[in-house]
Amino acid sequence: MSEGKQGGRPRDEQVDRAIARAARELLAERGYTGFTVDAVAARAGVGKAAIYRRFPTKQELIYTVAIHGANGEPPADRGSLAADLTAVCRTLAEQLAAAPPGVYTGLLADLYGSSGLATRFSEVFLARQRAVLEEVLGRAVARGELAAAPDPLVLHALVVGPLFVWLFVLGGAPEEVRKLVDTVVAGVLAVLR
Amino acid sequence: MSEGKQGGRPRDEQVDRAIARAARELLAERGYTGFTVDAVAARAGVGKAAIYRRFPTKQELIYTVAIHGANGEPPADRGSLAADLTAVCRTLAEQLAAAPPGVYTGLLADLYGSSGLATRFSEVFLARQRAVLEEVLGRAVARGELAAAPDPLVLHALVVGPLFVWLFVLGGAPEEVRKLVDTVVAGVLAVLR
Amino acid sequence: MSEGKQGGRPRDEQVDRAIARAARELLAERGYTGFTVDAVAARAGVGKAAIYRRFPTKQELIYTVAIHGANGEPPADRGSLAADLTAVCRTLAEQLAAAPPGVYTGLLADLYGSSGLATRFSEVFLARQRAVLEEVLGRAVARGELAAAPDPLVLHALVVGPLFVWLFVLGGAPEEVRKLVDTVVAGVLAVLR
Amino acid sequence: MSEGKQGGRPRDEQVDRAIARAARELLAERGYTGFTVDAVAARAGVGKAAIYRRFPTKQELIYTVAIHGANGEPPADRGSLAADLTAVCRTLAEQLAAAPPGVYTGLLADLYGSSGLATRFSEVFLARQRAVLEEVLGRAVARGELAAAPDPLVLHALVVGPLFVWLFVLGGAPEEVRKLVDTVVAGVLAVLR
DNA sequence: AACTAACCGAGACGGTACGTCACGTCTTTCG
DNA sequence: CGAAAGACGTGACGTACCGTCTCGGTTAGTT
Repeated sequence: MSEGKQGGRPRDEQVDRAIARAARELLAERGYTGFTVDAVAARAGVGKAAIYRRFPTKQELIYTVAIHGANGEPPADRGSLAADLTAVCRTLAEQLAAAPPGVYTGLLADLYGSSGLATRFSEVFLARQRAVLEEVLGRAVARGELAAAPDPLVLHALVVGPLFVWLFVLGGAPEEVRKLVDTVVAGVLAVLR
Repeated sequence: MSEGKQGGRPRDEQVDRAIARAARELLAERGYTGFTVDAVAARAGVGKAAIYRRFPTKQELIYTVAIHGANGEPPADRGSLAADLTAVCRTLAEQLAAAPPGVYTGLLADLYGSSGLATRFSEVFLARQRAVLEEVLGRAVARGELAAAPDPLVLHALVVGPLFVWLFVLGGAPEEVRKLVDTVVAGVLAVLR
Repeated sequence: MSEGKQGGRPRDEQVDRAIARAARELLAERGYTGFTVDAVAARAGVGKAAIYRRFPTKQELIYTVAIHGANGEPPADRGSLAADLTAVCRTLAEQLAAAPPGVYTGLLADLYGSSGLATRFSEVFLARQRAVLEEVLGRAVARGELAAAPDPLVLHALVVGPLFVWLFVLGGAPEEVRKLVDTVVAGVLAVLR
Repeated sequence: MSEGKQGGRPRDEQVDRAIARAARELLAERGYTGFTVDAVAARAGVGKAAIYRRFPTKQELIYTVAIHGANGEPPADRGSLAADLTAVCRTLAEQLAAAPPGVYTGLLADLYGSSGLATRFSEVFLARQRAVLEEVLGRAVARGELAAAPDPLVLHALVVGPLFVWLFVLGGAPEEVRKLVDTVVAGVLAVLR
């Protein structure tokens, strides 16, 4: 519909892939701080312009390649709110832990002031997480486990907050995240009652 | 003792204040990302060397002027774990909300790789928070409210995580933090039982 | 003959004209330095490829559209060397002054290293000027005004040099070129004697 | 007088020299077109900022280091206008020929549009040449060789024009510039009479 | 009263990344 | 095959900020 005329040479998907691949590698090797657009261009065998044609900013590039999945598929119904919530939390924790070090914190820091990426982050990444939580909550209401679904924003904070700070602020061991997840779920369930 | 010979002109405390003041203003005006040492020097009417004589890096400067208090005094005993915990959480939330926007997230991002500030942050700022938590937990054990104090790291994550993401990630309204605090405390108490 | 198979769609002459027109306009508006091929394509409503199909480089395009005439027709015999030389010089001066500002100097600068255009410039543009000079010199010899024709290269320098620097280096007023021409001719005649 | 406060670390003259030296070398090695500020910085062992602190633009740098002398000292009085003029022309020709290839033409091309450098070029480089010519003319008037000094701008064009185009446009042999100088001087003298 | 050491504002230093721009080529779709 | 559109690799541009260093000059405490 409102796509406008097409025309012109289409973007080369091989270039897309080369950029994404190089960016991911460099993010893993050098971390958020040491990440350079020039280095991405060099490793991808690509001009810088090809990168900036796709991503208005270095941060958008990182966001796109590193927070790739943000899958948002709600988990299969496991029959109880406790089980569903545990599954969601584990997926979330894995997603957070999967990114190269410093990516989430770096991105979060660069979000202030760059309204463009900030809204995309909120409206895509976070909104999708919240949607999953609402789905799980809806199932519980349908089952009769809950009288009414609570404020999803509060629930969101209760769920991702501990995971986030455990991994990125407090330096908690990634192996023990599962234990933390159990505790988080227990607390949340108690509050929802 | 191991102060070395003194000699020479002492530091001008007016310079200390001018730097702190200028830094705080600029942090508030431009946020963490737009904050530059040159701008601080210019606004404070001070040479850059005077700043770097006091702070080894830009991050240390920001940490010092913006996370000032980090006081760490445990609250007065309010007679119950619930009341103590609520008081601690409220103080914590106020402290987080008091800093100019982007300071905590920016600092957190710059912590990766700069071992110096990272350890100071962990060993002073976070350790102090944890000590406060352990104190109120100890009181609860003494009172007989709890059989044994739980893992303080987990508790720390459960308490500070939701507040952090509410304020800095999810964009929750600062006015509603008190409501969130109540929920957090309720959840934590349920888990500790 | 050596044209090769023709075949296929013939070049659209309307495109030729659109390119030439856009190029001339942009040269006049932005000068040699600010002149870009993309801008020509955009203004002409033409693809860049259509331009590069016609001109191997930006310089060739400029050369072709801006130094168009370079006609090289020797002037009608005016009966004396002085009159012939004056006519030649005036034509030359008009030609130099006709190009948008910066074209001659810009082209001259880009000639270093680009052997292709450099030889074409020498062998077409300059050689043609020199041929005209040799023609009027030949007439003078035939008339008995001169014993022998002098070195044409030296004469070329004596004639075109002052005009060039007057217009493009010294910033002399274009209206006063005629006065300069008279002086140049007088000097040249004196030397040839 | 109106020098303003000094303050601050003074420019390091060694850096001045390193930049000038590197720039001259690179100009000689790669010519005007291949000349890069980054390369100058790299070879001089200097940051780019140090260069841009001294020269607002690449062209100013080239102008300063390559048209260095522009000495402007009028030659010793040789007793006659012919001898003085010959000396001036030879000096001029040597100066033009001394610069690395493409410098004069490149600079000339870049002068259009950059009013800053353009006026400096006119008011320093060209004005100085013209002053020398006026000095020589003044001597001739004082000697009684000339009734009145002619328009210096015209004389300037007559003198420098042929040399310029001989060297940079027509591709005349530099060895034969002396012969050209003699012819130029003869023509000019004839005109001045 | 002189000396000395550390301070002060100012600002230059080497380094490094940024995002933009133009070149001339290549690759689409359409006529 | 020509044409419009526009992406491609290359490579320079000039700007910004970092943390350090160097000026000339000031301000204590120590001789």
